[in-house]
Amino acid sequence: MVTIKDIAREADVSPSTVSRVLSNKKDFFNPATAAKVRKIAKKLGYRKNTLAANLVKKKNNIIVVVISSVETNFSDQIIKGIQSEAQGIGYDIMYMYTHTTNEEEHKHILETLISRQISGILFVSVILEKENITLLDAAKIPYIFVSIKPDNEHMVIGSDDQEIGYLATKYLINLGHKIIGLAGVDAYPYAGFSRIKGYQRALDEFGIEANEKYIFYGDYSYNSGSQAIKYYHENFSSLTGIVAASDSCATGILNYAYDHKIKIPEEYSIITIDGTNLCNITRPRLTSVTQNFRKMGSLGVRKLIKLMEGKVNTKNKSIFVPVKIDVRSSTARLTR
Amino acid sequence: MVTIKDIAREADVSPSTVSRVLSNKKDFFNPATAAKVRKIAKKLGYRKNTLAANLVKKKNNIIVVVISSVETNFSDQIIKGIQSEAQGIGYDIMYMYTHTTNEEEHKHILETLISRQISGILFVSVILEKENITLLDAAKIPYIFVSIKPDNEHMVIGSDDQEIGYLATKYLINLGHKIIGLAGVDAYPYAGFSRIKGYQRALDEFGIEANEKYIFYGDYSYNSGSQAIKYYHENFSSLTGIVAASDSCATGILNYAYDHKIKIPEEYSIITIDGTNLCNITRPRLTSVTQNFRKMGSLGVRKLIKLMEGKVNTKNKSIFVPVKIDVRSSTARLTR
DNA sequence: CTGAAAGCGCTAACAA
DNA sequence: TTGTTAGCGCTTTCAG
Repeated sequence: MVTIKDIAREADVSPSTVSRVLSNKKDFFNPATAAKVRKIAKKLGYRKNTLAANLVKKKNNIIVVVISSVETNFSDQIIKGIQSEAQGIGYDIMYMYTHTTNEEEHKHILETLISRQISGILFVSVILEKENITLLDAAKIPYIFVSIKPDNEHMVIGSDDQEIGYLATKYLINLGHKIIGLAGVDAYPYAGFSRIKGYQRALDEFGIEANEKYIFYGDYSYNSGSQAIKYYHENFSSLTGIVAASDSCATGILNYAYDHKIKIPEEYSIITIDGTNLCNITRPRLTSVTQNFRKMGSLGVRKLIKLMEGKVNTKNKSIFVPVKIDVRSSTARLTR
Repeated sequence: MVTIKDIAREADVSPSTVSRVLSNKKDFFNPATAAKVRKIAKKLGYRKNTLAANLVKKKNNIIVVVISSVETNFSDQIIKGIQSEAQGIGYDIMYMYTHTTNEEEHKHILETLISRQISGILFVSVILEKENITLLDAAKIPYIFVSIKPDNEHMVIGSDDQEIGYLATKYLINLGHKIIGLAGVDAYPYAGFSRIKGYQRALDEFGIEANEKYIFYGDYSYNSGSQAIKYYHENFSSLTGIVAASDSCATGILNYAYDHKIKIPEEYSIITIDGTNLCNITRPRLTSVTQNFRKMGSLGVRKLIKLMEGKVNTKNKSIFVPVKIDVRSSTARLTR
């Protein structure tokens, strides 16, 4: 393995000079020497040992994105956002997969990141446990949460979930729907809970009485969706609108409907939350409250870098990326 | 930052002893000292600086998976396979995203991996250019291709594409179809080309004349699918079977059919290649030649580790993971 | 602009 | 079982 010393010997300069040239410390070397050094480096097939450099600099120019399993069909968009921001920022971006919640696994990951002097961490759809947060804070590695947050102390770059629930519900109300289900959300803080609040706020605003029985709890999954519409269909003939907790959930609804010859949007108007590509692939296409996942990713990287440079403090308030409604074909004005 | 020296001082032993204890070199320390050292390490909140350790060991216990953009809806399964194999192998697994082909970007990634002394690399759906292979070989980092390979010299852990084309086509033939389209494949080596060969071999075997006009070239995408069925529908009334190049492609076919009131499987039998979850989500559900992506991932890790341990040579033949046919509802016996 | 010297934090012979 | 010594490959004062 070729080292800086080998080059120094061959170029008849000191290792320090080689180091300066190779790490491009401008104004600290003479162009002629530089040229010579670079030529020899190339000739010898020199590869810098970044490990050694990092050891002395006490930092590793890597940002690690810790991301929860690929289940969620929006993580690809967040990744795209991150990647789009990755050019020329002076850091390499690497990813590690984990489960959304799994204290031991998270701990292991954090320990390897800490011991490798990672520069910064982006948690995407990962809920970090209290102990692990303590661990991370002690190590003084800057980090940011994207999409979901572990508690109310930390900021997150995500969507305003209450707003999402509110907008979705209001959209259906404005189409004339009065009995509206909310399908597949969970009751835990923070996403599910907030969406429920938004849903209730919208009903309230239009003088419609919210009724707990129209909320079908679940886990945002395809199956939650199928089960929800089954529940609605078998129990409430007057229910005509459904807010689906996620695109997968909405797809479950759509397919149950298809399989049971229930017409969408004639019998039920469905509005989904997320607005991933799935919405264009289903038939009918799904009307959605669309989150800007790409933006979350790019913003996450930008904020993290600011944090690493000490230009911003963690205690900052959460950043909400605007959502929008994309009208497609799964919703219709109520005619009955 | 607490170092091994601090612990040594406090424990009144030498740094080497601390090192031995902390890196668990059994039989090289006495349990009593070990206990003392560990206690102090804990008390001081010691975190090992892996960078320093790696510098002297000249290796970084990280396997990096270089994976092409998240577009492909099967990469999540490969990742799951990789992750399932990741426990207790003594390496951490990190991922980097890149485009399938992009020489400059690949070069940059390789350089950072080499300079960081990464232990091994898994390329998933990435085509490495000749120059970059040279670069990598010079650095002597073991690597393996999963899903696709860059040339014929290198092994790949993937599916037998010719077999896939053959099985898919034969399945339709056995249902009575005679005029069969192949939709959305590309003509490049190696996947597309091999699938075409398999397709032709099946036709041949049953005495059906292969005709180039029934192959609709594309890029495995949703759009390729829509365009393909449009092409078939407008030009060949006798064509009744379609082999779709991918699940996305098949979904494009299905949706075009739906939008144009073409009945599947009554008017066309569709068999798709991949067999991802998408096949269960579409209506009708897609019959598929299913690849075992999960297995590719786990096998990839296993093989790579063997390679890193010098137990196997790269020049090994490709490993084909068996495929199977999953019959769902997009295919039917030809009755006309 | 360049060199000498020191050291980042750890491990690995070698001796004891 | 433990300590001593040297050094991984690089960067960085400090002098010159």
